[in-house]
Amino acid sequence: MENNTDKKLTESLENYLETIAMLKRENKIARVKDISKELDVKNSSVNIALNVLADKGLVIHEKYGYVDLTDEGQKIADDIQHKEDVLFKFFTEILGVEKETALKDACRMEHTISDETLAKLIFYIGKIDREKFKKKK
Amino acid sequence: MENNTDKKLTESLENYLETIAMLKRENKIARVKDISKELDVKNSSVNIALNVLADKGLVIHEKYGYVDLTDEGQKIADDIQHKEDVLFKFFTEILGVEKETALKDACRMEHTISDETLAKLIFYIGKIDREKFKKKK
DNA sequence: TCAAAATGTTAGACTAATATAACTTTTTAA
DNA sequence: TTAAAAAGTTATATTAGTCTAACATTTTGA
Repeated sequence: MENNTDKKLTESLENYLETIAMLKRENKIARVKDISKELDVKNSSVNIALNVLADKGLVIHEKYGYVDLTDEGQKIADDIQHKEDVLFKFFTEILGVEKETALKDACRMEHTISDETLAKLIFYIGKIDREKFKKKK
Repeated sequence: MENNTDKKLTESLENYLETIAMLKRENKIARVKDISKELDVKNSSVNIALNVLADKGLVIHEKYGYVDLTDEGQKIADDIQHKEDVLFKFFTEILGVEKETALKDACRMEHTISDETLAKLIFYIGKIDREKFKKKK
């Protein structure tokens, strides 16, 4: 096993990684039932996804045990979370979108925004922040 | 037939509607092979999608004939195209993203952006445009 | 401490979106 | 004007992601 070298992930698989990272952050550990509760899917679906992710070398999952991320899986999860954070900040602080809507939108768009657009968005937010700071003084 | 009242569309089905609208705009008519060429799928895939869309009352497709949109299908296509245009304008004119990247990103995000965020984005672009216009004078 | 409850896993089925291959219909051009 | 080419359709298969139901393992508490 552990031989699928293709690291291209679907939106669904990215969501599993992101959720596992979040659970580890909040609870120290991630369990199948917590993942299924968080993503509103059944345990069986989680199991199948974990097998796929383990095969890609992104999670570690011993039978009946906790779920963990490999360094590579953690890196991908952090990357997606970062995209979500940037989008959320832009939507709420610059556009003035309601938090709930902003989060929903960020959670969808984090899977499709390109590195280039993300970088430009980060730069833009920084510029606006600096302008606001100047005005305050 | 024509009985599936569920109008919730997948990203794939939205892309078919959008492509049909574009072909009609550019060539007056839309044919199966033009759709398949544009979306880089096979004719058989187009046929299946057209059956689903026809069943939802969004396209008209007589066997071996041209493909057309119903008023409702056209409305949805216009709506998606509008989202794409807004996102593209924001990415290129405000963030300074390369056109090719901006188009790719807009074509993915047009399926997920909420009405609220879209409205706020349109308002924001308008505000920036007005500021630019003032400066020029 | 051990039976019940909770949790996790596996097998089998379904849906959506695609493909290939075989077939049908329409169009074209010699 | 008809045979070949192009376009369109249908049948069947595959992949990804989900589900339910049956089964296995682990945890809990009387």
